Amino acid sequence: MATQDTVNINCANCQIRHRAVCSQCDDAELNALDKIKYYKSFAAGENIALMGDEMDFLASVVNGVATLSQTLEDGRTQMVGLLLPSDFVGRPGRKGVIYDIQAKTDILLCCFRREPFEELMVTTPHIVQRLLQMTLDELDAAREWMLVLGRKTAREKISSFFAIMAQRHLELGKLSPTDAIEFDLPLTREGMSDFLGLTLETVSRQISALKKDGVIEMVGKRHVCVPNLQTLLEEAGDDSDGGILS
Amino acid sequence: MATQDTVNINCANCQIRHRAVCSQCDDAELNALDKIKYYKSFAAGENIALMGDEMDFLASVVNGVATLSQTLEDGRTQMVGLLLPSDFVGRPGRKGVIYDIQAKTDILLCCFRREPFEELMVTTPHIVQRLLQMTLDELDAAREWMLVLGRKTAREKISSFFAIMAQRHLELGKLSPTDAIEFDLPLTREGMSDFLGLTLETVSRQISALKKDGVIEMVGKRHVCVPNLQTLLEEAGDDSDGGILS
DNA sequence: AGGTTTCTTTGACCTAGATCAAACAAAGTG
DNA sequence: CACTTTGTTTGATCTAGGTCAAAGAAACCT
Repeated sequence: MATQDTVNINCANCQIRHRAVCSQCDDAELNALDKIKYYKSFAAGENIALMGDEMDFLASVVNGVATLSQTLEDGRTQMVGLLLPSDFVGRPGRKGVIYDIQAKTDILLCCFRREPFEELMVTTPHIVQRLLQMTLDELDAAREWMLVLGRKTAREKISSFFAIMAQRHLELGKLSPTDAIEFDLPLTREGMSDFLGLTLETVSRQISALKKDGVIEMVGKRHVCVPNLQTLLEEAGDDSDGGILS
Repeated sequence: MATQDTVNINCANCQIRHRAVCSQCDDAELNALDKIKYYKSFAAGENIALMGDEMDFLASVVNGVATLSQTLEDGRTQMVGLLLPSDFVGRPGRKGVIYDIQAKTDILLCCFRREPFEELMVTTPHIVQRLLQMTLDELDAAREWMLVLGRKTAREKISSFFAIMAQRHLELGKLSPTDAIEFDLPLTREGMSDFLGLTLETVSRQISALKKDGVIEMVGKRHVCVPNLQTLLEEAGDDSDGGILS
């Protein structure tokens, strides 16, 4: 159940204003968007949409975490996207949803009614241009993930996931890359296993191993501390550049 | 070495005119594109660009096949894109290449000089709009592939690859879906293994197994005949819808 | 506070696919 | 036409990660 159907936020004090699909819009364009938008929140665990549904809105994640995933007939599932604040949800030009979209934490979406949004895309180049950039970034991230899924070992997969989380955190915060980095995992062990193409047991074992080897420290089950990012990146196998951040 | 640096083709008789980045352009826009384009061909096996290179053009594949791939320090490589006719090559807004791009067959590119193309993107909404559609399609294809890499068995992976090839072929040709489908593999066993996150030995063994089970027939090493697409799709595990075609 | 449910860890064992190795086939070359 | 080179197949063995099982550990009830 959506816990709140409207929330009092406006673009001026919006935290994702400079990263989301609206980030290149001028005041007039923002105003046009404002007319067709509404806020909607979902509780952790709730499905935002399921494969086969029709979605009559497109949205930006304001805060919280959601996932895109696909499932085979026999229940094997693979996560194919991790939606973090500022990410875009839904595909313009196609109502039909082809992934399951699930809130993993409580989440707030800034929703645009589909029809007027798609009209704005024709008249407002800044929106299409920004959406293209974001989609190209997501494509790069998906391709980076294909390398992880296709060629990395279980230990490298876990390390890669932690590295992405750590680097996302670096971007937002104002830490220097030499500090220890701390963050909360947005996914359960099973969630991580769906992301990484592993079983939850393997995820658990590899986390224990990284802990034993001092690559990470855990506080409780969800809070991770990375004393040395470089070490983690080496474990992830993408030493040199640290991979791609969308 | 590029075998030909110019080729006599024009947009009117171009085979990819209706699918490529230019497909939504009117005559004036096509004319503007025409002024900044040139054709360039590469021989099978030749690198179009390597990771770290700067690419001063963007392009459409006119005919032939190329691949995008990433390699880890120790040589493990994962293919992350298969570029077929009408597909777009290169990323607007970023000169630096982050994948290895290699011609797998002789290939002809319709190249646009980067700077004027990027200017056209600002002034010509039809180009950005089409590019956004194409990028969204590629993203869907990449996500479909993540499911293959993360969760499918070797036999399902090979079947999935053959299914994509078969369906690509269906799209272009004018066959009915009940006919037997024949096509040539654009990749060696090693190329397929890079695509599928397998070893070439496993690829070879699974092809032999599918042959033995009558799912496919082979003529020589490269020519495949699929007597029954439905059977192949069932082997691929995406029975119901047949997966996503970009 | 006891009892359910959900998540996590760890152990014992097994199997799909990797690795190592060798033979074969086809194509290009001098 | 012998001779590389490049790609393919098949066999024998090994191992990373899956599967099955059971016991902790939190959180959430009532």
